[in-house]
Amino acid sequence: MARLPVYLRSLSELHDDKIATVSSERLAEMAGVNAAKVRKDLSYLGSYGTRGVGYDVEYLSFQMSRELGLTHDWPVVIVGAGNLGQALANYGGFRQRGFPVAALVDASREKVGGYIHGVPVHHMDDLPALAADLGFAIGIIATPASAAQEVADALAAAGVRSILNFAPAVITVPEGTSLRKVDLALELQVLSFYQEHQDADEA
Amino acid sequence: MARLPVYLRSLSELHDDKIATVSSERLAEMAGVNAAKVRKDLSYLGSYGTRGVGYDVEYLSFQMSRELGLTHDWPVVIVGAGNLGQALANYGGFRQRGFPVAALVDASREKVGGYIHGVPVHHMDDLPALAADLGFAIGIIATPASAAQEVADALAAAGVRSILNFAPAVITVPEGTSLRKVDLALELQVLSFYQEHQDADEA
DNA sequence: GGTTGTGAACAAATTCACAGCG
DNA sequence: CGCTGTGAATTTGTTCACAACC
Repeated sequence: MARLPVYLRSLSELHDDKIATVSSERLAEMAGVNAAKVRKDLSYLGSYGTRGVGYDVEYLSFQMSRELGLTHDWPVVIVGAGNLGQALANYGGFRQRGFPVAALVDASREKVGGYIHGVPVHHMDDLPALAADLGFAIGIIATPASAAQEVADALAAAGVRSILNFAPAVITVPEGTSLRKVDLALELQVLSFYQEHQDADEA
Repeated sequence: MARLPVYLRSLSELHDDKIATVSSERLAEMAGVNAAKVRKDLSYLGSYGTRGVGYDVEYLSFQMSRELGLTHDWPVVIVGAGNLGQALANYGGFRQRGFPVAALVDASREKVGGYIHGVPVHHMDDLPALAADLGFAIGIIATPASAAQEVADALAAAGVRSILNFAPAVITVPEGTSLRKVDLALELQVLSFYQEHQDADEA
């Protein structure tokens, strides 16, 4: 159900515009999908719509936030205080959407001790203590590919059950741990594939 | 075929390890997928394997790079010189994998003129001229959500046919333009959903 | 014997289309 | 009459299993 957050974002826009109810058709348009898909997806949450009318924006938002577990903040830890890690620590979108960056962690002693964009930098070895202390449930891997698996193991060992991996490497996690990945360069490679095929079609 | 880049990365690792041939089984393990899927995917490129032996790492890499359009660099332009845009400009992974950042572009005159991490910062209005000059085919949107559609339109107007959108907004592009999106906070929201459901299962 | 390439079986996701309800 | 909720139909994607080949 990776589309729920997109619906939620659309609902939030509607709410800002003081719109009280919305049809599946309108919501589909905003989310860039098919109306039937919206109804199927929402029906999975329960029967929150009213036939002939649509969905109550506020009520649906609430139910959806509850289902997504967004009724409270989820502090996150970022492992890797390099370029990407620092950038992510400074990215306002995380805090704004309920994922404050509680700590940065790095394997290099040189980077440890200070603050980056207001976020304290700790050593990898302190991960278990930090997890207990700050109670983060989500870890973000922003290290080079070579360190990714090791970091994933350390996060899992520290009790972190959700991992978002930015390193360009395939990693495995224990049963019961959720894993998602974002490979920035991979996205560009997919685009270059389409470019190449556009060009071929034109020739 | 969003899996091809993953295979390519695995092939590159094998090449570094001086391994000349690889079976679909081994490649599947490295890429974290099923062996039959690897064979299906690769057969789409052509019959490059040898029965009883496997695939020639170097030859397959070459064919795959060609198919993906990675035989030459694709310069990219990043629109939005805020936190995220600057971070992406500084992210080594792009250049390293053949996507040099040719320019940063912003709507604010204050940011225009200098260099950020060695990348020149230009004004939005210069986009068409820059496109003609630097020949970028890929644009990265790293603006706030409110500006995303406008930027997409400007990129399309400047002849950019591939867009990677980091703004948390649904945007539309003209027919013939490729669009991919990365929503960082959305990934965390999906993870929080799984967290919530893990917890529920344990209770 | 080992491994590919692929048709056939299966599973998942999407879309259609309409009954049922407000 | 309009719009939801959902079974049925369709499409898409995955996996199996094995003949063909080295």
